[in-house]
Amino acid sequence: MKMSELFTKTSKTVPADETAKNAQLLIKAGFIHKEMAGVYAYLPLGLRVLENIKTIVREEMNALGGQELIMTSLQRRELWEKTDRWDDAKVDVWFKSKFKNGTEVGFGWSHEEQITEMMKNYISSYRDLPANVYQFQTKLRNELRSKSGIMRGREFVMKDLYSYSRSDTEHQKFYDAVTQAYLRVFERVGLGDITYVTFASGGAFTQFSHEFQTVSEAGEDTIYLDRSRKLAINDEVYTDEVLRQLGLDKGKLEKVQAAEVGNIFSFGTAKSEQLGLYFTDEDGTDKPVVLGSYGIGVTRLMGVIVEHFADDKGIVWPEAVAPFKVHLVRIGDSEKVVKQAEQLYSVLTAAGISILYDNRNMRPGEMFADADLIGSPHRIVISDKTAAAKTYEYKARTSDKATQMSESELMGRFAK
RNA sequence: CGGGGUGUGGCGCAGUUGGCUAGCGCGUGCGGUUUGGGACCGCAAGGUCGAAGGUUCGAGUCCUUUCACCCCGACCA
Repeated sequence: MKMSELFTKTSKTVPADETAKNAQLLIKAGFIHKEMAGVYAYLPLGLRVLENIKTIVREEMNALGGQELIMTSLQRRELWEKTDRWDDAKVDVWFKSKFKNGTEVGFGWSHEEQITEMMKNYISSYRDLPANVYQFQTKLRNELRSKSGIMRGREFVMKDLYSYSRSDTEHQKFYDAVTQAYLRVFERVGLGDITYVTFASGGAFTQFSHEFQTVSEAGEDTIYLDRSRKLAINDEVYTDEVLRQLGLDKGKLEKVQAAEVGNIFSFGTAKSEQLGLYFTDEDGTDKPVVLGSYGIGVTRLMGVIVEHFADDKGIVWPEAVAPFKVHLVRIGDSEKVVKQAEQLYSVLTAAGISILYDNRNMRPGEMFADADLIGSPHRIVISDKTAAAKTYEYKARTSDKATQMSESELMGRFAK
């Protein structure tokens, strides 16, 4: 994409009321637009990052046998009453409204009930199981207070996966597979080293659920981590009894702030029984389906990535999620320079390497500052110097040093 | 929801004890000089001061109500 065609602009200042680093940088660089407290729009650059993250998550979910669908945002009241979660006293994040005829509806803050109810139409025999479905949905939650930029909004994108299994054994196998898939997701987006499987409250259904916590000062959770075992335990279940149970040595645990980027739950059969989701097993008896639910906060993940990698010059995107792989800066507009830049632009584009081409002919300092702020991993500069020498100036976003290289050397940087 | 704070051109801010045509920087447009880390000069456009009501000869400044936003806390199956 050519920067002259990008409608967003970078800014030197940030809105004074935005204190979260992730939102400040993303707004400054033109990735997001704040609509209201905790509600952000994703602009072209931001959307590209979001889609990159979604692609990674989607690949991993599909590899698990997940089937993608998309549920509705408007939800029926009666469904939530069946599981006693319609009452504001029980669930305090509801947004609710009414049809013209007075029928009360809720805006989806979660979709377990809805999906499970729907699956009753398709699950009746053991032959229909297992079934695993997932979606990317915009969740709406009436948080008392939103904060931390896009890490805790009232409207956010979540990937939620639901598993329907015949037995605890079958469920557990899938649950473990999801755990591995999640770890791959976090590895692929660049947070593998600092993301820990964390024991957390299992709610009403099991003793523990598992969270995926990324170490981050901007996170809201306190966890105790055992680096050697790559495990952690959430403050909410941190007791001597639990430590003993998990075989964790209190002395080796490190207390840190972390952001919950994923959470997986086993529901057993309780919810199926509430909602009436049964299947007929091989022996002819009816049994409740075993349920699991698995979430990844996609937009939050984007915020955590920004928080973690950013430096004093701006955002630093890991290659896998960067809006563009290459940021091409063209200094000057002599015929030779323009020609060299345009040519590289088409070569890279043809090679399927996403590139943001700064063809605005502004002062170099300004273009460099924008390149740093936007944070693409690779920067290439073309100027009279390079045009004369038939070389390219290359610099990684994470490095201070630029080097001159030939076209073949340069292309080697982007070899698949 | 409790406590604290803030609303003035697109963004960041200033605006004395109420007083003249509401300023400044950034950004934007035009002209010119510039061109390897956010250049400079000149000209110009752009706000009725969150909203409603009130006090006053006179309100961005005072009063009432209200809306929004931010921070801390509580909350977050």
